[in-house]
Amino acid sequence: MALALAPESRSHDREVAGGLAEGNQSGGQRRERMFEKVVTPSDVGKLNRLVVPKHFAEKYLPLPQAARGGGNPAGPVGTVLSFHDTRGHATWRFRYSYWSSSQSYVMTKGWSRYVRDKRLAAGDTVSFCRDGPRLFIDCRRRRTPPDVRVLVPRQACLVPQVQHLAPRVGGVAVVEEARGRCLRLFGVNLELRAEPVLLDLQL
Amino acid sequence: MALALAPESRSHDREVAGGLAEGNQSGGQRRERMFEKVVTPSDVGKLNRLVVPKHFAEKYLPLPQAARGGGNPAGPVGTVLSFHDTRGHATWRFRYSYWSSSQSYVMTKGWSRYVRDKRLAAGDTVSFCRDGPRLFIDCRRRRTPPDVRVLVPRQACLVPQVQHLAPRVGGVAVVEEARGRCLRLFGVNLELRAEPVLLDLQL
DNA sequence: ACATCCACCTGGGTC
DNA sequence: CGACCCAGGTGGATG
Repeated sequence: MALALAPESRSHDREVAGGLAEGNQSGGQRRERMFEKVVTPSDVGKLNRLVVPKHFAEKYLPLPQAARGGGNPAGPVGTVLSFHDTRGHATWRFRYSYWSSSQSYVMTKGWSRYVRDKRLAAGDTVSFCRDGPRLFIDCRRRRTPPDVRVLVPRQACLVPQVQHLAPRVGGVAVVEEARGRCLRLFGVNLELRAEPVLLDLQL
Repeated sequence: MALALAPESRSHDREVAGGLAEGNQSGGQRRERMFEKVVTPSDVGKLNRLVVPKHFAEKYLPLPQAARGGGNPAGPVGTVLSFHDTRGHATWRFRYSYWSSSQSYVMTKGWSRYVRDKRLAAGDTVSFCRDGPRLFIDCRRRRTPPDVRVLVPRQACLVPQVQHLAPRVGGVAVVEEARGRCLRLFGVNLELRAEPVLLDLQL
């Protein structure tokens, strides 16, 4: 059963020359591509946020509201952005904020729902387009399996003491989290190369 | 090395029939028990707050001030409650608030000091009483070690494949979190029965 | 620098 | 299965 370590390399985002999309849209306007990002394990994991590369954020997205003082004592900071789904009719609303602690632009509230509904996994690509004032979002699956490959330590999965740590643990206690094609095992994020792996793991 | 499974069952809080405490107090009035809670790891951890089960909060505690408008534009919401220490002469003041986002009642400011001073650990019980208008707080250690006992699967800790899944894994990767008497191992929350266990685990 | 506090957020479990 | 709790989180403000 082959797994692969989640790659952590950079350059997962790229800008697309501002040309036309494949066809004109119902609005009759030209849909301009803005940017894409190959999502990281964190982007699709428990952090429930998408980090927008700073240069894209500052080039294409409105400056998120940050001021809390004055007339905005309550209420979360940030801006809500609405994106049309390129392939459907849904509208995705994400809170868009600047996190000064990490100096980064992030989509927060609403993002995890998109990840779940689209079954986004690390390595997939999310792309953002614009058609005049309208914003669009789309995503696609990764093309190739990850580079690094390891074997799941089968013994570890089967250590009998682990199995009766708790009844609900059973044979899957070591699998702490499984979402999409990602799997957390012994504190290490893994990506599945193929679906049948799930069966091997007795999930 | 004996560990014990952290119980995951509900009913960690319980109401005590509104009878007398063991003896009359200095005030001469009858001390009425209100409710107890077996504190969770979060209640004694870094979140610095105690979640008060909603049904108890609404039955026994005053409605925390939530209105922010008017003369209180920016300050924190909530009410300060003062509790007499059943065993001592101290008075514990906690900010008591309602968090609308999570629909929950919480003790915040001041709570972490109580946890530290009393050395509260997950599984201990904190109890709240009332004597007329006076509020009292007390706590006690968990009585028994948890029912289920297991040996830490030593093999599992040493499975060599696990060790070089990632360099930072080493011998302790399987211990994902350790705080106080709580430990997370293989996705299972464990509570330590004794301190020396930490050494055995090579933490 | 650091711990604490504050309001907001979400997933899992339960009813 | 929808609604609701609540345990476990977050970034940011504060002192």
